[in-house]
Amino acid sequence: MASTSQPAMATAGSGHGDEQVQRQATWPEEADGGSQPLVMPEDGYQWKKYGQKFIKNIQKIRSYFRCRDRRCGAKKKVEWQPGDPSLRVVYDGAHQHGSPSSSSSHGGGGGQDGDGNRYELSAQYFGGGAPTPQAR
DNA sequence: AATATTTGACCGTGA
DNA sequence: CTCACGGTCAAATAT
Repeated sequence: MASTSQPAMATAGSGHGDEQVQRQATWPEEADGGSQPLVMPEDGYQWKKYGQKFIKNIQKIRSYFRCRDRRCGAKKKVEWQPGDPSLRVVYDGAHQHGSPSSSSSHGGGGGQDGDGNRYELSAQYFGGGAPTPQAR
């Protein structure tokens, strides 16, 4: 939590204009280095992170995402290893309002209702393909 | 003010 | 019955 709050900051307010660094990396780990702009596989849907846990079984961090829409029983799980850029995305459930407006921008797929993809996606596997010959 | 995001704790299941 | 792991919710915080 770099910018996470921080107890005791006003204490000395001694003004110092210097504020802490301000990193806005969407992904944890890898402070910056500005090397690898790690970006998560945006599927066109918007997700809200509702949890993160370190799975000991695989020694990996798993993040839990859920579709912003309540009518959507779609869930997404992303796991990566502490020190590896590769990401593993696991999709669960299917959206009920279709419209993956691929647009990276918001938009809400809601707009276009059209119900397009209605397939039984139950647990799809998304491999990062990076240097992680993890085969399970 | 609302929304998104974070961390911690709690719960449920399995062994 | 107890312990452990995985998963989800809740509260707090940041923007």
